[in-house]
Amino acid sequence: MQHTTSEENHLKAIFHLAGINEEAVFTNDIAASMGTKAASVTEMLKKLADRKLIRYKKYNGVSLTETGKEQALNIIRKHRLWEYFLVEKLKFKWDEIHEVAEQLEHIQSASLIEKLDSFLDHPRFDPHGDPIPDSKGRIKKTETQKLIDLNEKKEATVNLVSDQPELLRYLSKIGIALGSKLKVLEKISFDNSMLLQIDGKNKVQISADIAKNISVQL
Amino acid sequence: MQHTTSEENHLKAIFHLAGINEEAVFTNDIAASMGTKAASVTEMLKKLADRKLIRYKKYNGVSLTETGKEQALNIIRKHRLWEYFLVEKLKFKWDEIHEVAEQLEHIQSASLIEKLDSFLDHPRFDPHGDPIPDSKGRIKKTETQKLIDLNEKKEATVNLVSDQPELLRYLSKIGIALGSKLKVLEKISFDNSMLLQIDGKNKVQISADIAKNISVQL
DNA sequence: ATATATTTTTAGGTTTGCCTAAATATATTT
DNA sequence: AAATATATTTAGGCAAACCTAAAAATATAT
Repeated sequence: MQHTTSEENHLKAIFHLAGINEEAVFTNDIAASMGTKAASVTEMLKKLADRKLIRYKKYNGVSLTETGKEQALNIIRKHRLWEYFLVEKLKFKWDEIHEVAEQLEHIQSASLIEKLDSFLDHPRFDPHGDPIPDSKGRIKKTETQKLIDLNEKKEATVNLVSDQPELLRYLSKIGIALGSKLKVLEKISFDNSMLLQIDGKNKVQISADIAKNISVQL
Repeated sequence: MQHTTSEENHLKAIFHLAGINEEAVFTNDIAASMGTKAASVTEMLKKLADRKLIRYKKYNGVSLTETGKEQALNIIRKHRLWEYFLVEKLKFKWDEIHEVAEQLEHIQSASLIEKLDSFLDHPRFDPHGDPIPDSKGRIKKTETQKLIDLNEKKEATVNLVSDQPELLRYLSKIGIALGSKLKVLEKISFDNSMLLQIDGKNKVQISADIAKNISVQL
């Protein structure tokens, strides 16, 4: 009933790569996202399939079973609750928490996480705006749109940012945070970069790569 | 510069077994305290000696070097800070925290532990009364006496209890906690058991084994 | 449709941390 | 001081989780 850290990390990677449409996930992509090699992933896939946590047919990609998805969501719940704790209680910056949360998410104790949840007053979103699954793995869905898809002249509020330290540091530097109001002044079709105005004040130019990693609410 | 969980656990075990007089520690005792076999310990001792964390001469017992002691104290600091957090913030009972703290103590992040320490307002003692080393590994010493050595008619206050879940559960059951005032009504020389009065109220009989694991302040 | 390229799997190897059993060193008893 | 008992180390194995290199399957391009 207990899983190793490596098993948990593989489940989490598969969950994230599958996306909301729960598409099949491929060996190489898992390896790339975990910084390991395909051969190591194949080995783990066999193990996870034996435990009925994924559906796996050789050369055919994998998908999570119901049980596997539950477990993945539980790990994500732990990760996001710890991130919330680190920022709200310990006063970490939002770009400093990822590594530590990656360790904390593997602590094994059901009562710990429920007590932490109570202590934090059942937060619904982590510091990057990602929803925190409840103890049954249910996630609140919000209608959200990628910044990259926002048209010129439109305004919207940042509600979600990919949890990548480098990105987060960059956004902090240019003044974009959760809750910032962004107005699209210009979209450059040549490279899909965007000229934005932040909270009616500063203007910044951001690349398409950045804009793809920011979600907004109208 | 980073150590594995197993290395850290061995350092901690050696530190605890050495006691305040820092006596030499033996392979079998380490194995017993960790629930492993002597052969595994020998292997680890070689590794720790290579890294200059212990002094090791075959068949001769081991002792921590200055560096080794620092590392051990750092792990103990983390363990005790987390225990304090679990009890004071998350409202765990004092007998429920040991296992979880054993996991949390291995989280690697210097800033995490300093921020946790600030958040908790720099506690000096953990929930069992054990002193929490400061960030330089310094420990406050208190004049303390073992309950077993207390004479008849004497009264004293519990200030330290060994961190063993079974013991803690038992003490909770009979009504002994940190801060309880104990009066020695009778010492039975036959088996060294003691008849105590707790906070001027209930009377209980405790065995020598229990009394050895409780410290008191006059 | 065949050739080429890419992806995935298999085969075999490494390290860490554990094990058992046998060998060796030390301690205790007679 | 031998003999016996106890403690420790050595030798050889195992499982987990990684690796590289080669083989096999699938996808893409000519």
